Amino acid sequence: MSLAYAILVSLVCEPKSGYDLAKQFDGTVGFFWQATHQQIYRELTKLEQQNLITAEAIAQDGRPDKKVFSVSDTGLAHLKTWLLQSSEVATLKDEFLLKIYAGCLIPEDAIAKKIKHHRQLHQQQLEIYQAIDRNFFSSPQDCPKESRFAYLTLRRGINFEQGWIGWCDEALELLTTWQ
Amino acid sequence: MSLAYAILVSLVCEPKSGYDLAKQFDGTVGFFWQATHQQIYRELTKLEQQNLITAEAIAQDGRPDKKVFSVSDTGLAHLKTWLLQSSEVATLKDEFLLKIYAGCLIPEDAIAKKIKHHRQLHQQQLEIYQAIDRNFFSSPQDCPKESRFAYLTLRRGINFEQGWIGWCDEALELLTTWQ
DNA sequence: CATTAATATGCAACTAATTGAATATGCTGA
DNA sequence: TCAGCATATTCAATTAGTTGCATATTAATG
Repeated sequence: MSLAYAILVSLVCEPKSGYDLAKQFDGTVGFFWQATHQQIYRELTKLEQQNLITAEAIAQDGRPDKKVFSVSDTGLAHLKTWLLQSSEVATLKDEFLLKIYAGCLIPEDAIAKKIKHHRQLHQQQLEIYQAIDRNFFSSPQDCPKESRFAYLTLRRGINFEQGWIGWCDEALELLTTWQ
Repeated sequence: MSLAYAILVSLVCEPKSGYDLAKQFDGTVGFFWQATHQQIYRELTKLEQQNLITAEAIAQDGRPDKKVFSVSDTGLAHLKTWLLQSSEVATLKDEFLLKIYAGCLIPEDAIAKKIKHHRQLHQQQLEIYQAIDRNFFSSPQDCPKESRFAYLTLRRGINFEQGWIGWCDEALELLTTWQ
């Protein structure tokens, strides 16, 4: 259901092709939503049938043709209605935490190694977000109106990664005190 | 795929019925994994067919009979192999953040209201976790061996909710400075 | 005594997501 | 020039997840 809205949100910011959408879902928007290109193309077909988006074939030189999709008036109204509805707290499915929970079944140093590896992954992601923060949003006060909300989600990305890093440090320390 | 492992993890801690599993996926384990009872019963049938778990019918008085499942030796070996494999960072699908990203399409006070509501939900969840923390884990040093890893995931729960609350406060402040 | 709630399990239909291809164009570097 | 990569889209098959219903037992509530 929400994939449709995620696509509408991205298209309302800027009309784009399925291919471009797939790339975006792999980058910025990918922090809070992901989809494979197959999912995206299928959903685009559905959205076009419902007249929530319109397609325009664009001939490109040097590249295959592409179909650029834009949100229709009906689509925008539909999206705004959804935006005003309240949303639940997202559930998470985290294989890593599931493995930690079952930690007693494997050697303690294997767990510590797992946590250290995880810390590294989050550290890397944090650095990516911080680089965007530095490059695009030097001072939050001067943040241009059109990117304010993207900035808020970026801040959540940074907050999220810092939270993980903090937990990893706490967990590693607890493991040594327990030894 | 991982639902099977989530079930194995819960059953290896203590054999239980599908109904009990469903309740657990709604509580403790629910922080990092959820499943409906239909999903669970279907998966249990599959796991039994693969001989990873065994069933035993238990007659109860005052209640309908139940089928208690235990992890078999094959199942345990299977689980341990999986536990030692490295896991990716979990992806998240967060409708709330998607709506924040599209914040420019709705009035600013609607956004602030949304964030305040979200803060409240995370505050409530934090209090639930903190109550468990106080009741079951008075001093982390004395944490009994068998609940150490559950404690680590609880700490992540607390860390997660505190992260959200911090972000909500930051976001609300930014919204006022931008006004 | 009837109703509601909790326990306990299951089927069927549907929707969503994943996996693995296949197809076609054109650029770039070895 | 040929391989490999980036662009751009689509099909088919399978697996996972959701929704709605159905059933049965017993405890508690009014």
